[in-house]
Amino acid sequence: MSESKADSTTEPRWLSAAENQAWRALLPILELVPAAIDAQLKRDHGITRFEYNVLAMMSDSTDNTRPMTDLAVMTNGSLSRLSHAVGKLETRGWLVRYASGEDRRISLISLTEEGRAMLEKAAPSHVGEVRRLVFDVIDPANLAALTEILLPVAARSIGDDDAGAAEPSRP
Amino acid sequence: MSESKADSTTEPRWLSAAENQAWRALLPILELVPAAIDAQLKRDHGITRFEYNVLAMMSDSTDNTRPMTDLAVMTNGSLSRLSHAVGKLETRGWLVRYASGEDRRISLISLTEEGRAMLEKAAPSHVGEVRRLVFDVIDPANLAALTEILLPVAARSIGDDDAGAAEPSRP
DNA sequence: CTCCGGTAGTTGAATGTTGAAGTATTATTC
DNA sequence: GAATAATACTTCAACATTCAACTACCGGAG
Repeated sequence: MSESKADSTTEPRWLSAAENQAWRALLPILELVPAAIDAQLKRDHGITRFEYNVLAMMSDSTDNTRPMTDLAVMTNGSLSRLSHAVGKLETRGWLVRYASGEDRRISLISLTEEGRAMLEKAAPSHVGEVRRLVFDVIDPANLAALTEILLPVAARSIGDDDAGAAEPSRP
Repeated sequence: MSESKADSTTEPRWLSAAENQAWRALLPILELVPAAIDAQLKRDHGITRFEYNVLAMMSDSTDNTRPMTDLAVMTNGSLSRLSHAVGKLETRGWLVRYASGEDRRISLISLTEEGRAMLEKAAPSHVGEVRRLVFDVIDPANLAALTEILLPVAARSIGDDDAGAAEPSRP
């Protein structure tokens, strides 16, 4: 990894003043909002934000049943991370895991009644924390604009993004 | 503007439709942008995003020297997290740690030449990743609006926010 | 001066996350 | 129809983070 000077073609391209200001606002949010949500969920309900999202995504599916890979996409987590989390949630009785009959590689996850009850118990305080951290300090008139601005960023991070396809694809 | 008169009965105060849309955009960003930045820094330079920010904050100080507590505030991290991180950065030779003469409880951190070199080596690709993830997909005309909307959220998470100080403690 | 509370930071155990390697099953190619 | 590749996870070891002690030091009260 040797680099000494800016390449004429791949120069560093520092952030503009406006970008810098935006980044200085976004950086603490990226650091602290997840941390605060995690702390609240762990303190009040003994689960992580990721585990909460797993339960929430499960309860969103109509039949309460999803393959691991679907869940991984829905929760924006790696399969490994999800596998660990599901293992823990299963021992707590909130999820069950069983092999699909059609394709035995597939682990189907199902939300139990206890899991749904847990989610419904945790949801109000979680929403309260999200509201306290985020929506209490955003003027409702700005919500649509914020969403418009953030959606492409979300799409880019997720990777289902046209410009992202400009990156060399793996053969 | 913000009032939480909601009685302690089952009054969850769900998110409005507009809030829900904003949250659905923000949630993957909170999950994936830090993860992507972490992955890039670790892959290309063997450091975490937090360690990068420690080095960056150190290089911002004019005399390259800061007490732990200052650094913790600047990096939005706990003292414990910072202590572990500084320990690692010190063994790599990028920081040094020494007791203050005036108050021996205080650990003063100083950025070494190697530390500065490391930061300067890592900075371009880090900025590149930030640009790729965030600023490449934001219309520059929207940057000021985004900053305006996000600044109060950042202030609330950091806690230097008057309404945040009125938080009731739950037994 | 001595005790005592508060401050600054460190340490250690427990837990969560990651990335690589491993297992089991299915699909494809020859 | 065997060999090979690809898929869908699971597991393991290394590492990061948290929370709760714990140490060291300072400032004041008596």
